[in-house]
Amino acid sequence: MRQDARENRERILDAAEAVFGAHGAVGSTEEVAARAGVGIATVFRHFPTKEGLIEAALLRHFDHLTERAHALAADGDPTVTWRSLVREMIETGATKLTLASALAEHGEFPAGATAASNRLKATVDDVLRRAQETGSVRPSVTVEEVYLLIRGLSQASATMRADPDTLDRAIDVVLTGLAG
Amino acid sequence: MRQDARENRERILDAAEAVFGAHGAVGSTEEVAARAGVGIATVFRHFPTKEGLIEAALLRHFDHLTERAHALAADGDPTVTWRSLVREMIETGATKLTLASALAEHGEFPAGATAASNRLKATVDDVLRRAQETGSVRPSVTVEEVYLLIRGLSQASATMRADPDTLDRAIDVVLTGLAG
Amino acid sequence: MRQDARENRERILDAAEAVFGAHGAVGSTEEVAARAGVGIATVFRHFPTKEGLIEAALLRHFDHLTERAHALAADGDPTVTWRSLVREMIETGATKLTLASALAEHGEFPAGATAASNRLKATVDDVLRRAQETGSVRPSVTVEEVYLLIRGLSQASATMRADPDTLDRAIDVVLTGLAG
Amino acid sequence: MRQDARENRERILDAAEAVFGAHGAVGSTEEVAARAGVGIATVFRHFPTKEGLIEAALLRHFDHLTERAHALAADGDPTVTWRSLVREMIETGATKLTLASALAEHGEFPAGATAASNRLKATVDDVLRRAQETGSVRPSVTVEEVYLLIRGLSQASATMRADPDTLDRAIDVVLTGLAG
DNA sequence: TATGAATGAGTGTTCATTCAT
DNA sequence: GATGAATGAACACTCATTCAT
Repeated sequence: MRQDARENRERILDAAEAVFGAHGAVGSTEEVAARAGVGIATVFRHFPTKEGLIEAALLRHFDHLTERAHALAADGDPTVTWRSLVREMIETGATKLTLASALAEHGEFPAGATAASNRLKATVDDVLRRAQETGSVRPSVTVEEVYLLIRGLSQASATMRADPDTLDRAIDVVLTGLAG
Repeated sequence: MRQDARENRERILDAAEAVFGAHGAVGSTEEVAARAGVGIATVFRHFPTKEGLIEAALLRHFDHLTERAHALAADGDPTVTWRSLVREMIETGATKLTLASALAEHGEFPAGATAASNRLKATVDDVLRRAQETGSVRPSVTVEEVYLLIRGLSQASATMRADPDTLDRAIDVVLTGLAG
Repeated sequence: MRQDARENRERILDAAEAVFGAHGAVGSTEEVAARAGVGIATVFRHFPTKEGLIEAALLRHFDHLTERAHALAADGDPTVTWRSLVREMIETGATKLTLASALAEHGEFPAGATAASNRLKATVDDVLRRAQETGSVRPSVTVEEVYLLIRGLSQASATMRADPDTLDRAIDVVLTGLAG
Repeated sequence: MRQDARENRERILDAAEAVFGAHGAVGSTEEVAARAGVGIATVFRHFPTKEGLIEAALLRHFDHLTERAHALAADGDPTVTWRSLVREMIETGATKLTLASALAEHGEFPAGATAASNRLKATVDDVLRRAQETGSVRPSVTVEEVYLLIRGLSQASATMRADPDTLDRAIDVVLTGLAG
């Protein structure tokens, strides 16, 4: 039954990402349970707290992004890597970044998620530096404003349900602005 | 008594902007009532629904912004006007844009707010066009991505509590990107 | 509507005394609401916490007992007063003393109830002393063991559903033992 | 394997006595399982119901007391036996009597425990009678009020955390009162 | 007309009990 | 035979909304 439990855990995390990503922390744990196809008590056995559940979903998402960043970085041309990473963070991060703010509001940011978040930021910083060395990003740019821009577009495109073309054009504006 | 009622209405809207702007739709109607210094039933007499209350606050905010845009436009140099308007929308819109997403989640965007939003968008479009005529903004840019960028930075800077310097640099990136 | 609220408050306290007195702290707040004939939210408007509700019920009960003790004391013969008070505390305190232990388990005893409890103990001490001066109670007796005995009989007669005769005989044993 | 099962059974009963004796019926079955060092399903295999578990623990406790009473009775002087038995029942029964009330609340007292309880009561009655024949207890006293007094002091001293001196004085009051 | 009180539906969380390994 | 996982019913508590004054 270890196997089943693990599968359930993943299904619950998937559901949590969907539910909380869409409605923010307002989403109900029962909806998560329903979407995962398990009873509500099962959710609480795996994650004794709603906050813990959100945190776990976040952490997993950050780790996925970090892996993805490494994979992209191994790929060659720093400029291409940079553009792909920014694009990908904006596109896939859309719903999930809501989670981070949901947690942040709830007091202090929990340790586990903070660590994962830092790992991600370090990786992004790395890719950014290499792009700066190639000259495809202005030297004065720091990760901080990149994060602000990424997060902003990510969240805004989610809540405004921007059509893909508009989002593409906005991303281009950002990349152009960063370049020069 | 009309006078009193009107004053109450304004006080309630102020309170709603503060409460919902800060905590999103999670803020409670009773907190609004308390902050406005009226009983809760008074709030519901003026705005029979929480959603209606948020909508009204939003609408008023959009109208304020529209007025402000006109004032700026009357001011002379289109480039300066443009930069001022973008900056101002990002800075003052921060907290209040939460309201819009609060509404958006609740189903369709209500008619009243949509109208006010469109009036604002038309004005922004106007200022944008004049900036494009002066050459300080790329001709291919449309209001849509400008909106996405404004809203994104606005919301992100609020939820990430970005320090002013970072926000400034991010705004510069956007303006540079829009310029070409 | 002040009037109605006050009536509800009393009805809720009556219900709480009955419910928690019978089942201990395990009794549910919803049962209290049902027995009081109000919605559950009304109970929580009056007493924002289950613990607060229990505390309030206790406090009221202690105050009633204190008043009653004063009334008895005003009545003349110290021996009669003493016997009546002990009997009455055992008989009426039966269910409610469960409340005190319910609260005590839940951490620290809340201030309000403690104060009321002390007022009561002081009054009992007073009546006891006068009985000792008349010689109807051994001089070496202190309030402490009297309390232990009262509480014990009170609680035991409730949980064992002792028949009145048995309780009477037990009370007589205690009074005889105290006398000498 | 019978041997293992029996050992488990005893360990579970020990745990149940500790858990329910301390916190009343509020103690959770999982806590019992944890303290016994077995899985929760094992507890339910042995005792299909929480009520059944409490009952079994109670029954074993009563049987222990009965044995003890017989041992004391064999000891000689009826007066000494009497005082020792009362004292012992009050002192050791303290926490475990909570179990009885836990059961009593749940409806009717179950047959098994009732039988064991009656066996005990018969033994106590026996010791009492011999003490009455020696004249150290008033003839009019019955087991019923003795039980009420024992149980009362037992429970009260547990919940009030009476210090030993106070309890001793209270026991003396009872014994004096019984003597007449 | 403005108010505070009342309400019921919903939320997070726990626990006795059952199922699959 | 023993285990850990799953479950649903229950509970304390909140909040948008309605009612009586």
